[in-house]
Amino acid sequence: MPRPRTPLLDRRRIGAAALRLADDQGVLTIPALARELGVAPSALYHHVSGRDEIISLMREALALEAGPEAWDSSQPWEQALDEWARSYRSAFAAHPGAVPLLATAPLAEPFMHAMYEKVAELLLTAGFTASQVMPLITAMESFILGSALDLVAPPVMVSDVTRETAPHLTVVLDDTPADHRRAELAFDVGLRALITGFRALLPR
Amino acid sequence: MPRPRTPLLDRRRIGAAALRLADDQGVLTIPALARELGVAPSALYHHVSGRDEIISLMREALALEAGPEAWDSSQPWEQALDEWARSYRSAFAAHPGAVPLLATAPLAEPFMHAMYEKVAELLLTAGFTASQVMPLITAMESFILGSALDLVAPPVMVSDVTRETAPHLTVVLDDTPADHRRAELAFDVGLRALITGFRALLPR
DNA sequence: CGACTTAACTGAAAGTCATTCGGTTTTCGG
DNA sequence: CCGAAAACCGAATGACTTTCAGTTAAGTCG
Repeated sequence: MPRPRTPLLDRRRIGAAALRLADDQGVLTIPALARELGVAPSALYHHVSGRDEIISLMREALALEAGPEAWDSSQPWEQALDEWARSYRSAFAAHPGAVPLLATAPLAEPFMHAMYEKVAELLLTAGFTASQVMPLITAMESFILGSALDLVAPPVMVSDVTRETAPHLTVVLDDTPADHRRAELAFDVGLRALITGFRALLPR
Repeated sequence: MPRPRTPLLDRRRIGAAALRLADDQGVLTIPALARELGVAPSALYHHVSGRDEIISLMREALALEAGPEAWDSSQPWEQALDEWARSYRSAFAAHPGAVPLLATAPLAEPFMHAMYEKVAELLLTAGFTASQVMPLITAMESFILGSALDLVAPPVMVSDVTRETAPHLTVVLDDTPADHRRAELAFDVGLRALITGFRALLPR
């Protein structure tokens, strides 16, 4: 087969297809991705260095979906931070099947820098000190990433056995929804707590 | 080769060896694990159903290191929760190389139930309602897991290029340690914020 | 406009891995 | 003491990642 008249592949298309694939298959294999793109597996290696780079491209595709335009930093910082966190998590929630792959993937510089810059400015003008800001951002990001993983975690079940040995857990789980609202509730309460706690760090 | 006089393998040894191996290799392969245990790869399948179950065993081994005895629930709930979170994260921090594998692994029932039961009791007696407790626990766990992942995440670097396009980020990063204290600081500030925010949920 | 270099893809092949299966010896229950 | 099950080995299977030597088209430069 010859070189095609018009290229079949580029990094953007590879990332998007891989994200789609991993999302509903739960796994990412090069043969499957190549099939999705109508191409031989080896063709991919002309555009990326290997599987790991493909996963980074997926993460970029995700970052674009929840790009810096997805939230408004001109509001009070509490609301802006809330909106940022929600848009960030929404991006993961839109591709639950891919979360395990994306959770540990490094993100290429320009993407995260655009986001970090916006949040850093927000927190600085809110009155936090320079040495406080990065820990705050990192803590938020850890919570968001952990919440994304929780999204696909198997729900905690109480079997009849544990019902006797773990009475408090049983009570608590009986008052907890088993569906997707479980993760939402936890995210809401955690996010609110974080922002409340952050506010307590400000002077006055 | 015959059946050995005394068994070479059991689930506990497999989990511990896998944890050791993944920790300093960063990856877990059956041949490498078998070599570590002085055994043929196929021998493992007489004790576990497959690779996924081995990863669950690793998580169990980890859970034992930070078992329910690692923290004292008889203190004021804020301090007890703080201690729980720190012991939980310490277990991950002790095996940084294995964190990416463990982050998405489900934990077998008895292990997490013992821990959850203790935390649930703590929060209930602290005055939280039954419907609040599980979201609180889940939020904490998400933050802890996210912080564990952050532990092995590549540090954010400012290249000279971004120094111009991201002025606020630059300022902020110049006041952030680059070594392991970066992750510690973020964990500290996030944990404190969460607990502060939780306290605000209690009546008076 | 023609030659030369580079780009995009194919197909085959190497190397690794997870998993299964049949065989061998040992232990253990009755 | 005998049969059944347990613990391990070795070989084989099939999938996956990655490399490499073609093949043809696109682009470039005289």
